[in-house]
Amino acid sequence: MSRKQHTKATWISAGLSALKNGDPSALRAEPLAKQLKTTKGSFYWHFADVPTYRDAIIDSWRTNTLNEIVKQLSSNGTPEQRLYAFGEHVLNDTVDPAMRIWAKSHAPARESVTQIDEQRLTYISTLLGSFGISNPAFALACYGSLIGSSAIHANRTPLQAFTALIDLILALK
Amino acid sequence: MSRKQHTKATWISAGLSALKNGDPSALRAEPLAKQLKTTKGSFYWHFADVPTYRDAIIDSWRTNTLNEIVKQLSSNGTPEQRLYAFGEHVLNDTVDPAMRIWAKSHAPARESVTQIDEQRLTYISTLLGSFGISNPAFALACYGSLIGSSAIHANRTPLQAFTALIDLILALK
DNA sequence: ACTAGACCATACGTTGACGTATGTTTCTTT
DNA sequence: AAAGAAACATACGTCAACGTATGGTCTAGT
Repeated sequence: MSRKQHTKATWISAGLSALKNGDPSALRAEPLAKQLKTTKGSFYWHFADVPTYRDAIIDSWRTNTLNEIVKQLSSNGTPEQRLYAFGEHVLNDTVDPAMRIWAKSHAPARESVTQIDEQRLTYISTLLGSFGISNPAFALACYGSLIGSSAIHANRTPLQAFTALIDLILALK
Repeated sequence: MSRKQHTKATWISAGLSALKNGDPSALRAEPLAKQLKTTKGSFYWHFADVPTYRDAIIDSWRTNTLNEIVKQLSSNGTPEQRLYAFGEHVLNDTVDPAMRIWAKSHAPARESVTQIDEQRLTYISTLLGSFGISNPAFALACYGSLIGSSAIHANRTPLQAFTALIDLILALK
C-alpha cells in the first residue's frame, strides 16, 4: 500500500541518477538521504558504509548494462537495424561518462568499464563483420564516436555522427 | 640558493595534473598542499578560496587549449598531416575528460568546454572541407572518435581508430 | 490486537577540509 | 646588513559528512 519505505534498489537508483549529472563524489550518504526525504538511518540499514554502497552502484550499472547487451544480442532485425539499436543503447546510458572517469582512480569501476567495453566492441565488431568489414579499428571508431560525440558540446546530435559513420563504413561493403 | 617557492602557476599545474587521474573533487587545498610538500598557507596566499582556484584551473585549461588550437591553425603541412597533428593534440589533452564531466554541473567549465569544442570542430571541418567533404556529421564523428576512443578501455590505441576513420573519409574525395 | 523483525530517526563522537589570523621565514632592494 | 615585501607555517574555530548506538515506528503473520 503506502510503500513509503526504501529498499537497496531505491538507494542504488538514486545513486545512479546522481551520477548522471555529476561525478562519483556525489555519492554521499547524507545528501542523498535528504534528497530521498529520509535520513541516513535508512542508508546505514541497507549498506554497511559508503564504499560498499558505491561498489553496489558500480555492480548495478555493470549488471544492467550487460543485460542490455544480451538483449541486443538476441534481438532480431537486419544488421543495419541492430547497429542503430546498439547506438541508441549506448547513447541512453547516461551513467557511462561518470563510470569512465571513476575508472581512472577506482579499480572496481575500471574492471566494470573494461568488461562493458569488451562486450560492446565485440558486438559491434560482429555486426560489422557480417558486412565483411573486419578491421577492428572501424569498430573502435564507431564505438568511440558514440561515447565521444555524446560528450561533445555541439549543436548536432551524437546520433547524426554515428549514423553518418555507419553509412560511410557500410559503403565499403 | 633560491629555495623553491611556489607560484600560482605551480598550484595550477598541480591541479591540472590531479585532474588527469581523477574528478574535480580532487581539487582540494590541503591534500594538494601535502602533495606539494607545503601547507595551505601557500595556497591561501595565492588564491582567495577554493572556488577561485578551481575557476583558475578551468581558465588555464581553456587558455592553453585555445593557444594550442591557434598553433595548429598556423601550422604548415598537407591537410592530411594537419589532421593527424590535430588528432595528437586532442589525445594529448588528458585533462579533457575531467573538464567534460565537470561541465555537467559547473557553468564555467561548461562554457570553456563548449568554446573548445566549437573551435576544434570548426578546425577539423575546415580541413575536411579542403577535401570537398562538407557534411558536418563527419567532423563530429572524427572528433567524437578521438574523444571517445581515448576513454574506451580496449587493447587498441585511440589513434588507430582515428586514422582508420580519416583514411575512410578521405577515400570519399 | 500482539509481537517479531524490518526499517527509520536522531543524538553523538570523530574526521578531514575550509577559511582566518597571526607570526615566521625567505627574497629583494637598497 | 637592514628593511620591507613576499611567501609560507601553524594554530584555531567552523562545518559537513562519516559511522555508531539506541530507541522509535511501521508491517506482516498469527
